[in-house]
Amino acid sequence: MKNNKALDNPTAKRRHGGIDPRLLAGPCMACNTRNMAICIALSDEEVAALEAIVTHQTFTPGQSVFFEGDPADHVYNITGGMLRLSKLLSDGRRQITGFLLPGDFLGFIRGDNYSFAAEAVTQANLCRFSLGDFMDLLDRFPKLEKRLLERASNELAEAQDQMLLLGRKSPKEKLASFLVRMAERQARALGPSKELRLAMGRNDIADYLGLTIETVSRCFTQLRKDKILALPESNIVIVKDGTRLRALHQPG
Amino acid sequence: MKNNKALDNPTAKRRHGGIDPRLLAGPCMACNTRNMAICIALSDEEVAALEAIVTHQTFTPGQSVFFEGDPADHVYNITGGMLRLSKLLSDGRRQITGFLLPGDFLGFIRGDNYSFAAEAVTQANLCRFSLGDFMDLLDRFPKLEKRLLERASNELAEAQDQMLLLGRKSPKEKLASFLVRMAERQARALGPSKELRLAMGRNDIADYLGLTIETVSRCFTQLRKDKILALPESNIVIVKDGTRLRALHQPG
DNA sequence: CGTAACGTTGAACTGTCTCAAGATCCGTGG
DNA sequence: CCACGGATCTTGAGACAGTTCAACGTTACG
Repeated sequence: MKNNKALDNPTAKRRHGGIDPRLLAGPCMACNTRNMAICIALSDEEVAALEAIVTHQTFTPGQSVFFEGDPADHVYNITGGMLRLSKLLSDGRRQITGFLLPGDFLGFIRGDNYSFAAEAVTQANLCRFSLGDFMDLLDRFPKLEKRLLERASNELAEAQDQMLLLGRKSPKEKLASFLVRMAERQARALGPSKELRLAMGRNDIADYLGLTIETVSRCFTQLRKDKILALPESNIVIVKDGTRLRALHQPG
Repeated sequence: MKNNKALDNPTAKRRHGGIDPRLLAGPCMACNTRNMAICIALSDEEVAALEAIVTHQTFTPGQSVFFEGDPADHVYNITGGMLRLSKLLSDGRRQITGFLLPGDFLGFIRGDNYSFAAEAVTQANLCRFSLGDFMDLLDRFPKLEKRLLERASNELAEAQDQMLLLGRKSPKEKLASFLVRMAERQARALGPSKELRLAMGRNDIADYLGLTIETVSRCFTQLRKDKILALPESNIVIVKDGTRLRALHQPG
């Protein structure tokens, strides 16, 4: 907060190169997710403005970023680890609506309160922005807003895929879809690999796919017996027959 | 199309009040959804710019606006009637991801093709914009982009609600949620009423809730026998016990 | 009227959940 | 080093909710 003073009213100055050199060396500049996150829309100078209002946070597995119903006063970028978003019914039934990975944005907000909870699945690193600061940024950098709209459109399409999955797919198809999509995301981040590491447990998978943990387990076993997968450990999936896995994912 | 010629390159002119008077009397100016649609972000002058690039279309019940996989080259505003958005699996299983009403926006797009189909449920009126024109408009009117981001955030929250419904609610709860939400939307548009008119058939409701048509029918009967609803006609629902209906809906 | 689309109801079936037990893995402490 | 407890995962048996299949009722319309 203190060392941001140089940027309190610096728009013109920044435009012409007068950036505090400390900021050009800041963590955002060298961020490993800069090319995936919403920041891809920003120039070095603009990232410096981002840097001026950001707070970096770390969460341990299971820790909550915020609860469903909390006042929605911050938005986040994930720079490391995995988060889960979830909604609860009063009797404890839970639906996980998504898993967030490095580069993902957290903070499409309706109204004054978060309508879902966010928790760390693994150790996780987040950049936090106060909503007010972030809104100001949006006004200053239209590119950022465009990028955000793109992101939101993407998430909407994914949400629709997930509705199709939840409403109309069999448990086996659900698990296959889940694995294919997680493999794609992992490939995008780390390059292609036959080995998929699942950071989340069976319980999270079940609550993401609208199943019980027993059914998830049985489907894993079935896919293993069908020789579509190998499971050297319960969290490590080796895709042995990608064709048949993808056939289950999109029947036809 | 023809009478838009006066606006082919009119930015400066429009900014300073030199608007073709024919446009100030155009259908967008007097549009009954102007205060609900994304247009709420726009001044009279800006609506005139909208008017310059819009095409008005009418669809009959069952008619397709576009198919899943079609090139995504247009966006739409709904000004009358009801649309359904849906996704198909190759064996015919269908998931309806939403119903659109007057004031709703259709066109959050990922990639070059629509990832879902859009069809008219009732007779429907749409304003159509070519994607290119609309993008230009976004650049010119940042307020419009903000409004769109708001909309997208809203839709994301609704999509998450629907995931909770599809993944974790019982058929009875699903139907109750559906009725409560439809009643709220109808109330927002037409004012509060105990009588809810469902424009869509049982099949559409089933495909929206991830159920079979028989189960939907049985749940209606059950809610009627529980004296929570009355059903003078199959498409007209009278909510007799809103408290118990909302208890089944369970917001959280 | 006759037919087709839509909705309701019934009976049987089946897949998924529930409940229960056993297996595996982990960190902790004896 | 092994023993222990807790958490996680797998497996099995039975129950039950929701689907499937089939029949019937209703409404709209040529």
